[in-house]
Amino acid sequence: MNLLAEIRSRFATALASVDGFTGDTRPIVELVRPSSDAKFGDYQANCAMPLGKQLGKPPREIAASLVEALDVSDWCETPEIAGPGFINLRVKDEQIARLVARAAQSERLGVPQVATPQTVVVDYSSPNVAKPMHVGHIRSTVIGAALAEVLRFLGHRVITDNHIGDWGTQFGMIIYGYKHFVDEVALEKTPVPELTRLYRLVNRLIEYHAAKTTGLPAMEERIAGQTKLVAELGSVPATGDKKVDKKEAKKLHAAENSLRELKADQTSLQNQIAAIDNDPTLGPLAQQHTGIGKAVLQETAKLHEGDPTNRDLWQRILPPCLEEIDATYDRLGVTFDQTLGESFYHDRLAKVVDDLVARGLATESEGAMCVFLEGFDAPMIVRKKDGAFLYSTTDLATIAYRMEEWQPDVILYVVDYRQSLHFEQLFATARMSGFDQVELQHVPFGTVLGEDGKPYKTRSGSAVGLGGLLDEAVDRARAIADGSKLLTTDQERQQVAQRIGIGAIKYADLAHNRTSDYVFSYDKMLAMNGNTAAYMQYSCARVRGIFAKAGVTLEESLSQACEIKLDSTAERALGLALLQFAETLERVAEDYRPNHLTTYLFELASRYSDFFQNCPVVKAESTEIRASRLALCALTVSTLETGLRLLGIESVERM
RNA sequence: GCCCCCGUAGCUCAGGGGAUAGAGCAUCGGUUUCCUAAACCGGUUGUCGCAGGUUCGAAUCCUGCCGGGGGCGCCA
Repeated sequence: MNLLAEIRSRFATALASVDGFTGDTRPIVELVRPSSDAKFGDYQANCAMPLGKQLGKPPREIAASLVEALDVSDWCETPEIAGPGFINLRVKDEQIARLVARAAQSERLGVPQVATPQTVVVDYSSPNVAKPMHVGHIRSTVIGAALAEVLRFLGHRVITDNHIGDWGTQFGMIIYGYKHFVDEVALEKTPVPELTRLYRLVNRLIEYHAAKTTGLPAMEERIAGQTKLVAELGSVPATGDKKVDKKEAKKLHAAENSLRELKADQTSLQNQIAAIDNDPTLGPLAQQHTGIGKAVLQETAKLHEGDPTNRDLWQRILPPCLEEIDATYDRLGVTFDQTLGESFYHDRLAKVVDDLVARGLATESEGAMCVFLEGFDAPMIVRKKDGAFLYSTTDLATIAYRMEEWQPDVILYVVDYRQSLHFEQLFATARMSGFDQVELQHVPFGTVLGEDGKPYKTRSGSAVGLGGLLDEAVDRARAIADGSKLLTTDQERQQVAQRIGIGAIKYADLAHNRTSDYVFSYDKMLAMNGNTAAYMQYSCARVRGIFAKAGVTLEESLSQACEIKLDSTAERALGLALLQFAETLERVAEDYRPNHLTTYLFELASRYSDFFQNCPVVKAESTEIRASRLALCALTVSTLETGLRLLGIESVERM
């Protein structure tokens, strides 16, 4: 039962009989929501104020006629009108009790299936498999998996697809590295570290040459230009007009800042070059491979053209790379229905471009094939002047394939917000190509920051590896597990440490509003207090402890029909919170924001904590109350654990 | 130059037209013959960046400004 939805539908009915109302009921009905404050009841309807405006009547009068027409007497006490025209609703205690009892008996914990299931493709994680996964992959992976699970639980048909980067320049780099630098013994014994070494080595050499031949000279040019600009701005005479002078001063200041940044970048480039030059092995290597940048692109092109040597190498390189990312997914407990990477679409790309040309959407410009879109300064390039395709081409081919294969109603792309422009162009092009029935939705997210407020990096400036990140979290979580008196074996402590550690990272990510950046902090995410995985897991374990003490199992408590009694405010508040799981999941699905669920779980745990403090369960004053409270505990722990499970977080029996 | 996002308590963050702006941390005080005290309860803490505007009502929407971040034809 979705209480909120139910009450809203009653309001929709009532609205029809309000004198003079003709418009769309939905926006008005959406003004029914959970109360901002418990003293205003459980739900509040803010409909009367805007209606008053629309209909030219006093809001309180509208509220009165709405209440008159409203039939909620089976669910709620008599509605109250307050303030300028708020309608406050209080759910009847016996209804909460009845619904809690029913939810406890239901597999779905009282969450209804959606009336009209949709087919939803969720595209998330999508790493480049040739490079080790790093901190930047957490958000997409964790948010995408959580959204998929929530949608699935609500009854939608969900297809998760990991659109891995298995065909791009990174493989050209590894192929080049293989041909020149491979250590065959190492590759045989420990393929992934060897491939990573090759990737990093080639990458470093490319960056070295790029910095030396184009980066640094370009930088010098920009610095010269900027220096000139600063000098010019500095010599502008004061006009005496305060406003103008202030604006000039600001410009100068900005130019100076920009110059300073350029110089810092220049220094770092110089250092990067010097590091190679001064290295006894890398220095000579760099001199031997001056054309490495171009050569790598050629290796990539040869791979794409079907060159047998490079295809064989790709066939050999790919499996260990996939095994490596699968190992990471195993640790994270993340799975996919499909893993259709870039290579899967390779032979469909030419057709994509041909179709665009045939439809008159793509035109040639400066040798490249471009889609010029209204409202965008730059075109979306679908074929480079050298004939190679780009990720926009692959993405278009992917949409076509998904439409053909699965006929989805929605495709979600859980991808960094910095790719917003790309998706705007991609979606616009897709719609013009005839895919205008599907809802294409970029689900963007912000950056993971270090404690300094800058993107989370190692001290040397490289991305933090995902494996190491998980190790560290589990190590730190081990201290929590070691502090437990209830965990006896080392094996048990290690398992709990893993669940707490991995859970901490996932939960911290999901608990933040997806669209904002957040600061990564082990201390905060592993805290035993506050909105953290550790606290939620502890809450679950505490509830489970009661069943051990009571000598019944959770399952028994859930399945045995019993009357729920909600005589104290703590019990009533807990009961109501338990019923709001359904509307919470609905909300997560509406705007694709898992943090609504973490907020809900934290509040549910708080309601439980209040209950735990005030209402003895095992030593309740009567057997009826004991059974009722045990059922409340059972539904609480089921709801908490289900919520965590949907977020991809494992709970623990004891900790 | 153009476009997008952000600015909320000392810190980390919720809230994104609705009633007196919330939580955790920090800080101060309290709770243990009682189901997990790694817990709980209470106190303190605000120019919601600034200034205008729209509205019955603005942290929320609009405009301008200040500060920070990101993106912008051949990477993904």
